[in-house]
Amino acid sequence: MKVSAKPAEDSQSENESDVLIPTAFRDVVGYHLRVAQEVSFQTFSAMLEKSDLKPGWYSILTILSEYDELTPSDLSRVCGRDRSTLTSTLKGLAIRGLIERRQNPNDQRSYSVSLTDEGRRMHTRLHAIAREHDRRLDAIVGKDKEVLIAILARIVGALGKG
Amino acid sequence: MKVSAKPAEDSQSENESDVLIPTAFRDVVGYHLRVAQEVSFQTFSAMLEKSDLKPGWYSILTILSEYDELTPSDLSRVCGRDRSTLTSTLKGLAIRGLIERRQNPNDQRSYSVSLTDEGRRMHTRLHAIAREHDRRLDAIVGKDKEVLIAILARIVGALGKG
DNA sequence: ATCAAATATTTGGACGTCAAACTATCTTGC
DNA sequence: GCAAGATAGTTTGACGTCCAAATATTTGAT
Repeated sequence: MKVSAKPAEDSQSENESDVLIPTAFRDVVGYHLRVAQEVSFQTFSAMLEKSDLKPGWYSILTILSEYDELTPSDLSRVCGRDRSTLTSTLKGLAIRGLIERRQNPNDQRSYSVSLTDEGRRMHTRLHAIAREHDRRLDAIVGKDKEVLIAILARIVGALGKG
Repeated sequence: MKVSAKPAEDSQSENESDVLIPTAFRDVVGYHLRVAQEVSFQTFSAMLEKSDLKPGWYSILTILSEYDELTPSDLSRVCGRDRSTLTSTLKGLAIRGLIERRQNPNDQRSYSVSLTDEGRRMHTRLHAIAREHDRRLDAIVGKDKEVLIAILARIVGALGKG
């Protein structure tokens, strides 16, 4: 403990003393955005802890359950990640039999991925947990939800295409 | 291109066609949180691109400029990262002469880090860029800034100590 | 018909994150 | 005193992310 510049720690310093925010960050949107995102993601991860599910699978499986059949490149566009990022995740999903790769007959460079039945089951399980997490966030955010999402979308829209 | 379930792409599909959100994520706070945070961070990174500065340095240098002298463990508490995360960053900062390590005379295991003059200069440069980014975010968020920060802080508070 | 340009995917390197294992050192209890 | 447990810091391994470079394949142009 004993952070030099910090005032003497009063009783039960363990309780929430860790939430001290550097004053330079107190009014910085980017900082709060990051911290909130991290805690949200880590909470979700923790909820998946005991299962054999990985947080990174969820978005892929969900998108696949909506689109039915996508190439890795399209998948990367939809989920907003670099193509190279997906390679290892797709490999893992394929190994576990959750997705199927199918060669594109018109283009030997390309293939498409789609959920297997097992993949659909897995997605259902993940989705249940994700919804639980959503409900938790919704409860915290409360009536401000629409405002929050609108602001976040505005940030993405304004910065997104850099 | 050609995302199967997507309507035919009209002219200049590059422009912003990528902003299609999977319907399953449309009302999910965690999703928007993540996307917004990512785009914010990447914008900041891009602003640092041409300099010899790393985004990861900024928070460390800033905290150090406030606290003057901290052990790695304290630093990890203040910035909310695992201790092991800091090891390599501190090494890099030390190599570049931006921080100084000083042995704790009372405990051979421990040392403290503090900014060198060069580190202070570097922090000033980084801070200027960070403030530019902040202003950009503030402009986007507008009058909702306080609400936004309040909501984000609420999320951190509620989920944080999980 | 061939060769250059565009496209699809993978690979490799850099960074950031955590958790768990490990070393060294300090503190405590007996 | 000394062994046991706590604490400081590092290392390692798994994951996730990006970008740039390499590979394969197709398309287009001459």
